[in-house]
Amino acid sequence: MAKRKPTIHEVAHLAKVGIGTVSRVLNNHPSVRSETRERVLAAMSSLGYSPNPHARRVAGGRSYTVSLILPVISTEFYNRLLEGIEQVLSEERYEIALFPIFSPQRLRRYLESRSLAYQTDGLLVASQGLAHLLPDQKFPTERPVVLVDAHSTRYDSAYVDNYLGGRMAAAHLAQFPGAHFAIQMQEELDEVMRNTVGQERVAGFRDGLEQAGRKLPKAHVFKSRFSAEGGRLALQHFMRQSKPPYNIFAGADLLALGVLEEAERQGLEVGEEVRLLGFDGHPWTEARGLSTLAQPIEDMGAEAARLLLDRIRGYKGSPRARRFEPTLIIRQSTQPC
Amino acid sequence: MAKRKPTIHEVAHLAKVGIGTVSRVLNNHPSVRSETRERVLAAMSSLGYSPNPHARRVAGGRSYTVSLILPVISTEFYNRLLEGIEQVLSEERYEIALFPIFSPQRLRRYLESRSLAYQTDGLLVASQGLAHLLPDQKFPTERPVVLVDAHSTRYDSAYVDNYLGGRMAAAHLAQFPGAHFAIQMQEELDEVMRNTVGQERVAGFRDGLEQAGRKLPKAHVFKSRFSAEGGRLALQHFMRQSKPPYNIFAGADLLALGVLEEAERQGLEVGEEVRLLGFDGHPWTEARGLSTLAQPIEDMGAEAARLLLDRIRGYKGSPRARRFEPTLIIRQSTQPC
DNA sequence: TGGCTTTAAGAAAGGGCTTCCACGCAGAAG
DNA sequence: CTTCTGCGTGGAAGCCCTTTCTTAAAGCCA
Repeated sequence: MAKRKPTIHEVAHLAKVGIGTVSRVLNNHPSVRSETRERVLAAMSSLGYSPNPHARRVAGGRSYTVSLILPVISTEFYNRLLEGIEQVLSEERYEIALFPIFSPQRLRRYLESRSLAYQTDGLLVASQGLAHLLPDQKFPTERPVVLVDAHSTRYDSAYVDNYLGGRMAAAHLAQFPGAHFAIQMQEELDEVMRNTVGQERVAGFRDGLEQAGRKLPKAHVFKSRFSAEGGRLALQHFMRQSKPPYNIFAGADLLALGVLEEAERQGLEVGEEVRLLGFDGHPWTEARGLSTLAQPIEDMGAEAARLLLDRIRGYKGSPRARRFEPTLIIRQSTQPC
Repeated sequence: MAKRKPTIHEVAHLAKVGIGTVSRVLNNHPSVRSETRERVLAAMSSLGYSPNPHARRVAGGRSYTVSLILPVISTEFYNRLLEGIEQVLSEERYEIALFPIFSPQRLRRYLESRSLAYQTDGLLVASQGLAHLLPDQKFPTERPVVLVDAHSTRYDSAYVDNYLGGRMAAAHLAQFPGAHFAIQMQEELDEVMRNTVGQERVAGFRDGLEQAGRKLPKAHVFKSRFSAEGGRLALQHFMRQSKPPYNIFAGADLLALGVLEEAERQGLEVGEEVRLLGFDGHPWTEARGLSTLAQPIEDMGAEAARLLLDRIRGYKGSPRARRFEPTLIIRQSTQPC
């Protein structure tokens, strides 16, 4: 049998205070003497007490939970994003309820009904153009909504400037001799969602190259789903078209990984015959010597969480947009030592 | 301002009954006259009432929610699994809280703490060998646990016989002339999780072929991550080794899709030069004319949900295992018309 | 028709928390 | 020394339900 969890009354009794005081400690209410607070905290930890979230929700009207709607692709990206979001929210004792988008139908169900997604205090939406699927481009809720890794004029948002990233890639790769190539990621779900991240990065890359007097012919752009194997096929494709050296902007670290694998198979020297630039700045790129455009993913997530908390606490101003810029990290894949 | 949601009192008032009766209607309690029940239901829908789940949890001690822990790979599979689970649970007015495993660290956090995952009435775990990560191979909860798409002696489980699937693949493909090949899926996370699905399917295939007097040399097995592009690389690999016809067991529909794509690129005729068998039976395989071993994914999910509900309602018997078998679906990719 | 059981439904008592009101007591002001 | 402020605190009321207790009404049998 599960031993019953201790309640606020037992804590109050042990600490020799009233339940009101225990509640005030739980909610960081200022008017508790620090001596009393200590005693209450001690009682809590000695009993192994943790408040019943359901009861808090019923009593307080707040749920201390926010919903996060996110696609299930590109998992490392979302893992890091979640990390950033969670850090801010857990400091404030908020929980996260996840709503992964497995399919457009499932998404609709999340959004149409009075589903759990709306039983929370606010909504974080990590998906480009998701609002396009909704009537009036508005989420059917009165609760605050914040977009992360996406941009909109209606809601607060935190996003990375992908076009700029593409231009930065161009500025770096334009200096090298040889032709330029790009891999553009494109998932089927992306079309439904009007996700243009891949396009934006490549567009920035193309414009940047042109400004530097270089070219990116259409045939030098390989479209691929989001997988390492896609990167391998891309390099094969490029090798059929022209000779080394290749200057490749991979559009995502995972795609770049595939290029690295295939270059090794083909006996091409990375950094010389294949110059390769990823996008994301995932931790493992360091060990692989992969140059990359690092996205401040955690920062972006944290900022989105802060924007949402603001709103939950009553902030009413007009939508705020927080733009983040990637950082170029140069390693052996574009600069052999 | 959000208009306050109607409560049980308002429903009771409108239907001219007591709140107890409204509650009984909500909980399908038998002792309500059907005439009264109708009146209450009418009042509910005219007010747009829906019960506050948090209040139900506090009052009833139950949460009417189950946690589902699942990996974030192979999304179509999990989408269908979720479909099956949800169908059973929603009939019983249970909600699902999702806990996608983005990384082993995150998983640990789910499992160690008194996280939300354990604030629910039960745990559905859709992942092979996940228990291996836990001390004593036991989930740290007193609540019931059911494994789905996995097997264990400690907990109830519902799973598909992957080895048998491999043998069925062999029985079908062994009849054709030419060499045999297999694609074995293998994700990095799988190792941590000791996920052996890919291995089991290929092992069954190998044993089945041998029984039919055919062979599957080691070199004819291509290991790939789980992506369509992996299937394309696999076919390239096989083409380097031998001439048509190829009899390929793809291990998963998504891998088979890549084989189809590459066969088309290479001008190989599917059904003649490339005979191809997938695994999963996803709906889109029909349009592609792909032969496949259909898994009863939804059924398996539904059964797992039922096992869990049983336990939640107090069933105490020893662990029950529900084994499901795949079904062979023959289409043009192995039998051109 | 009387005395019994059965059934339906209202009332009330929780469930664990937040919040508000009121009270005691300290120090400041008169 | 009294009155006033204000902080710190205890406890009651309330959040929206479920569940138990109880009573009223209806059905049954002799």
